[in-house]
Amino acid sequence: MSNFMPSPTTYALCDANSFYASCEQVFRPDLRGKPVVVLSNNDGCVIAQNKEAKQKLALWMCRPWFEVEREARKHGVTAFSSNYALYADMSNRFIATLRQFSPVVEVYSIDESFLDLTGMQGDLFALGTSIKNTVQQWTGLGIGVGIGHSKTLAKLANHIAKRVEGFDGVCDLSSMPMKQQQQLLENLPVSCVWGVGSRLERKLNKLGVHNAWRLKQADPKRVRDEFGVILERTVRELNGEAWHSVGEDLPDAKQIISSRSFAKRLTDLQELSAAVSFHASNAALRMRAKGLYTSALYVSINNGLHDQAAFFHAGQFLALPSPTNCSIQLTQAALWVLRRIYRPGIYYLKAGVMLSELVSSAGQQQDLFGFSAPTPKSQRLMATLDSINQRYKRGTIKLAAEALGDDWGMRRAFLSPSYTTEWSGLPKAK
DNA sequence: TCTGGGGTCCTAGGACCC
DNA sequence: TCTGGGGTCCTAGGACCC
Repeated sequence: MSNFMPSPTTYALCDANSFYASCEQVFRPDLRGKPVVVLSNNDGCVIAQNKEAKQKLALWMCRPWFEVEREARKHGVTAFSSNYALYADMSNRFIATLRQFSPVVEVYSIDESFLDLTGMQGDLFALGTSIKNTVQQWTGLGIGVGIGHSKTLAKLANHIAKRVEGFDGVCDLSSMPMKQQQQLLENLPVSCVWGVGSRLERKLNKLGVHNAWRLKQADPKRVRDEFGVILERTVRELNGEAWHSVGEDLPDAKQIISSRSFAKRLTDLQELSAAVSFHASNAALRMRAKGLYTSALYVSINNGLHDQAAFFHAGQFLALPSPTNCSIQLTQAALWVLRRIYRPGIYYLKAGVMLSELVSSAGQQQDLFGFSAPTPKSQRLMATLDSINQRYKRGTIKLAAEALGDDWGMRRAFLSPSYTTEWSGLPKAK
């Protein structure tokens, strides 16, 4: 509890409306005003819906696509497989636009960023409106802007901006009279507050706390005793104390996971090896992008939770003798673990690799078993591999182990072209 | 018969977020 | 047939140490 910042702060939260669906629509003007959904990896579940789709299919978020597809087609819904290359690129444009408005932008997720507006003079509501309009003009994305004295309040303001009648995508709680705030917050279920999920909502309801205003009025010390320090901080943040600051230099990641379900079941060790190799390389690539090294790796394989056969899960940690960022070493280590946990006769659905105990520099010691810290030579090799894959396309160069089976890849039946990241995907002029 | 008390590390599980 | 993937933080309890 040492990081409470006593000086008055003002933060804005900007997030894109139905981000994935909007990205798809930006390049398909013919779909404007029509229902669009985006599916998870493997075309498994609905993970994004635009406004029009929400009206027709209100409760379809996270439902398996195979269950709702017929109904969706009947309503003229267009479905897309996830196209993360496109979303990442649109996200970068969005963030670049936000940087015009504040020197401090904290990227919170692919479609959400906090801006530090502390000390800015003038009408913040007007500033919020300007941010919203500029993003619309420069990227084609619709966004909501919420402003408040803490991150929790900025989040809540954002919720109001997007969902409460009378707000057109911008809400500034920092300058709103308390009377009006009370009216607004009394009409928001307590689960609208950042940090209050379904479990906490149920517990709070039992104690008579049903709306956001009531939670704001709660005694922080009692909340701490009953619920712990996290909710106590939330209550304080609702009252304008900034316990979480907005900053660019986030602490390093603590773990990196790459895992995914297969398009079809695998039983064969060789095919599983291809998948595990991919995840080891993929996780290592993302780790190098953050400038980190790992000294522990975890490999897991499992069949499905919904299977007739009993749920099978196997996973094992391997402590590495010294921190590394080398794809080759990590892939070898991952395959070594895989061979130990693999059991024949199981219809595997998913595999994953987790890198944990991340550190910011390579180890020095050489160990006895031939596993050495990265050499300058291996560092150059990794840098070359990354730059080629970045320049051309991910997966242009990969380790041989990945190529031994290619049956495990994702189903992506409704993939849009990569409009912004590949020449072949550029929209054609009419 | 008496059965301390403080500290650390690790793990599992719970809750939340996008 | 088909049910996402990737993270964080906190707490409690056990093992172990002095």
